[in-house]
Amino acid sequence: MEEPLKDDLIRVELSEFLPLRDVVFNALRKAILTGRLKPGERLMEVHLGEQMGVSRTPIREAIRKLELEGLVVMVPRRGAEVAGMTVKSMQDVLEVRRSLDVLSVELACDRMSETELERLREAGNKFTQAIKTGNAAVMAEADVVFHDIIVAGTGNLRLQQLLNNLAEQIYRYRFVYLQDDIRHELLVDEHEAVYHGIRNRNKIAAVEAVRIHIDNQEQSIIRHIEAEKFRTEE
Amino acid sequence: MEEPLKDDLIRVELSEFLPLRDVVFNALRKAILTGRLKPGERLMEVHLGEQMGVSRTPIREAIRKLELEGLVVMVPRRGAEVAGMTVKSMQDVLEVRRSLDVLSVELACDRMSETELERLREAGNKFTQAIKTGNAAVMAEADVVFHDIIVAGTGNLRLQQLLNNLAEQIYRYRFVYLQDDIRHELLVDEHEAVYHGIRNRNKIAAVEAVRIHIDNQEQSIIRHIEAEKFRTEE
DNA sequence: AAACAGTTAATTACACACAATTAACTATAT
DNA sequence: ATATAGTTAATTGTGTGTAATTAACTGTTT
Repeated sequence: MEEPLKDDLIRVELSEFLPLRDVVFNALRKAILTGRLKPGERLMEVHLGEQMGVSRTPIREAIRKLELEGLVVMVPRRGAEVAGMTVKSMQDVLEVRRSLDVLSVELACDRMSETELERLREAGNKFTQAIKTGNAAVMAEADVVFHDIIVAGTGNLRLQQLLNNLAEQIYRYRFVYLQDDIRHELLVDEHEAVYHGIRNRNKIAAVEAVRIHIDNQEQSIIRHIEAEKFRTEE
Repeated sequence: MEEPLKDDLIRVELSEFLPLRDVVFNALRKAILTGRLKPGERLMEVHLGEQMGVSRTPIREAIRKLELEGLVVMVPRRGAEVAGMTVKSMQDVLEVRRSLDVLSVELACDRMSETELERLREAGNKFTQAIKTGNAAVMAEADVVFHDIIVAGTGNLRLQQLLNNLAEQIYRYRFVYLQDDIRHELLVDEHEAVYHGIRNRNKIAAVEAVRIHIDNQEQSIIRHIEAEKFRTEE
């Protein structure tokens, strides 16, 4: 008898050739970051297992990893639920991320090769084009590529790992702030400033540009969260 | 028939009232950080299960968390092994940690209350006394307390979580650098400088003191790793 | 009517079993 | 003698079963 896959809230990407636990891990993480699984929602093993067509074991192991990433919280003997999103926790994340982003552009100024700088320039151009499309998904993707090149340019694997994780936490809010039209033009300018700072290996300028970039993101996200709060408060 | 518990390399602390997976997680983490489990050593599920008297399930879940923490690496279809310790990876960790320690001291300057500052002063005094004992374990503990007070003073939970994790990575090297006798007097001075910087809410001075502190640690650890390399190279 | 106790349903925590894959060892052929 | 193929042992990956604990609901008593 065919399982009719009741709802495809959580789609299993079978294209990947990974252990099931990692497939589940990626699927659940994505569902949380994009908001398909909402804060406070319980993650029940049998239910998720039926939905994704796997047994409870890979589900449990995936939840262990989400637990350490801070995306779910464990209630003893009740299981996992999606961690909440508050202004405070977002500010905490951004406070750390700002510091590590500053570190990464400093290191990038010192260490990026000419070919890496060239790739960064191209990524900057692509981001400018992406902004013109007005499509939030395209913009988000181009933004990620731009920042990934910088972080990779530091040559510090641990920094890459941590910043990827922190950036992901922010993605939970990003789908929101990228719709802030008035920010689009500014975003292009900010990226330009970061690029030129690194290009000229001018740490002071590059750091300042990154600081402004993150600060603006923070303000934009806070504005949207507050607005969201008004909408959902009864 | 009684299992005679072949070797107690990994002792299960049954005092704690935690899920078995967390007991296992803590036990394995401690074993890795203190060097009882050596880099490259394989973590085999049945073997560990027999040793600790639990089934494979809690072992597996603990390994998932160690995996995300970076203490073990997964080899597909071969299982987990203890992650290596190289000068490069240690420098990567310290590069990040330096940046976050600077951040935490800056935030502490702004946010620590008078009572917290008082507790920091006491912790500083205790550290000075600990140094006089010459006992590495006592010193390490006092050092942790001192730094924990500063990090707690930032009020940033995410920062606390990350710095705890990074500090733990360094503990793998710490058992080594704390035996560096000539550093002991300097350590006291360095802590004093950090304390006074925060006490006077003087960010510039506090940050400079922390930078020096971390840089010295890094040099000390590198010296010892290089020395270790000579010893074990045949 | 409200509160408390008892019972039931649901869910995790843990253990165990089986299948699949890898690695090592042996035997045979060139 | 060496290389290759076949076989076996060992270990992970995944699925399932069982006990224990929690939460909710119902019935009874004050």
